[in-house]
Amino acid sequence: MTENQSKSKVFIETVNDLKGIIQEEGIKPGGKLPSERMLAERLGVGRSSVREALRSMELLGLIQTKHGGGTYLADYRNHQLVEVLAQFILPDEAESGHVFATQRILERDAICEVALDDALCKLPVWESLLHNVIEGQSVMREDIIREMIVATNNRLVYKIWLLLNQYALRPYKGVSTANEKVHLERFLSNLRMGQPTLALEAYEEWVDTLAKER
Amino acid sequence: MTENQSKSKVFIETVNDLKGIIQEEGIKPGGKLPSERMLAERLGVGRSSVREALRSMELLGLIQTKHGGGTYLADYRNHQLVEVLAQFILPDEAESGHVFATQRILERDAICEVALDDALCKLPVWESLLHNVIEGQSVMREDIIREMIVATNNRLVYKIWLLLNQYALRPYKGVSTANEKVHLERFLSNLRMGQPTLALEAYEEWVDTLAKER
DNA sequence: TAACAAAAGTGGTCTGACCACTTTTCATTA
DNA sequence: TAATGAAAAGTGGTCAGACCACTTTTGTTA
Repeated sequence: MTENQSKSKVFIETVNDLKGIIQEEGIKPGGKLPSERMLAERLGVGRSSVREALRSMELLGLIQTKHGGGTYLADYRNHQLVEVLAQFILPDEAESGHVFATQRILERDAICEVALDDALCKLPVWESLLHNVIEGQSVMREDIIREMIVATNNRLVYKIWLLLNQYALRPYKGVSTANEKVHLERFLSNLRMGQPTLALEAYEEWVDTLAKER
Repeated sequence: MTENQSKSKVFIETVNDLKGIIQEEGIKPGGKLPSERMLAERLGVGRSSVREALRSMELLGLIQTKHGGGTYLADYRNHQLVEVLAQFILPDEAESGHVFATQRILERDAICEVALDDALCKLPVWESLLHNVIEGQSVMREDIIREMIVATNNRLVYKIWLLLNQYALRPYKGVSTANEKVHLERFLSNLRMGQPTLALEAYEEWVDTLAKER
């Protein structure tokens, strides 16, 4: 009652303590953490509780472990949170069509962002892709979309998109067919010229075509 | 050798096994998982390994635990993630910016979908919300956005949005201030009238205002 | 000095033991 | 019969100790 976190479980406390230790000792990504036995003694808890905390952090990708070698702080930018959650959330949605729809939401936004940004829509990537398409070289649909999302420089969106791609029943794979060439050309041209509306139109038609082909 | 993931740690395997069990048995949020001792026997591993897996999932907010009462599949709304992430990950400015940006992508799309659909933009919810705003009743920002996303009927987007909402440094909480009233009124009116462009404009201004207020 | 084997350190896993708490069971009682 | 309440069973929370497998350090030997 009177205590704020009296009910808080040891392993949760330990996660917080570990954060403190990491900060106090100025452990940087790649740096080594004290051993499990050391931490247990230092924090006055059992080794198993320390392990539960460490394993939680490991699943999140916050730390890395070398069997027999020690525990190391990972680059927090590489956290696996999104991936882990996706594993639990996405399977339920795989057959609902929502995955596909959600992917398109992200893609449409990326198109707008790129087309609306002078710097982004002038990137040499689009020209090079367009060139490949015209030359008849195989261009992966997936790559084009990826380039756009990467260009918007939002790692989180990129991660989500990758995961959705993985769970989508009709993933963006394979080589563009002759039929797609027209749409692709139109799309890339308009993208390069900074025409979001036109690029979006071409994109919609392109995607609709794909949907029908299956 | 012959096994694919022989090196994979038991607790990681167990997380996957649990995922499988949850799906196979069709355990829904709020449903009860087998006990730790049961799981240990069933999966042929030690209870400590089961616990390491369960604790990891608990930290992620995928399950909830009642001391003496059992383990339950959680509603994705409740996790400690906010805390954990805030401490380890979110200090990165870019990261939190991405969370915010991603949320807005989903929200903008929901606005468009609602405003472009005759049936959706005529839902009585908007009228009722608008009424509340005008009357000066407290209207949660979060609720308005949620109603829109729910209206689009994409469970996955809704789930992702909920999760992002948790990570956001500045979640959509609290009551709308007087200052917001103007934007909200404009936004809801245009939404109801099926004016996506105008509704989006109002939304952008509304959100920008929020961003500045912090 | 280089190479190598022993020792120490460390994570990985299991078992068993208590404790605290909740749910179920079932005999007692109104 | 129905309500009550205490015992029993079930369950999560935590700890200690034991091995194992692997890595790092140490120290001796060639």
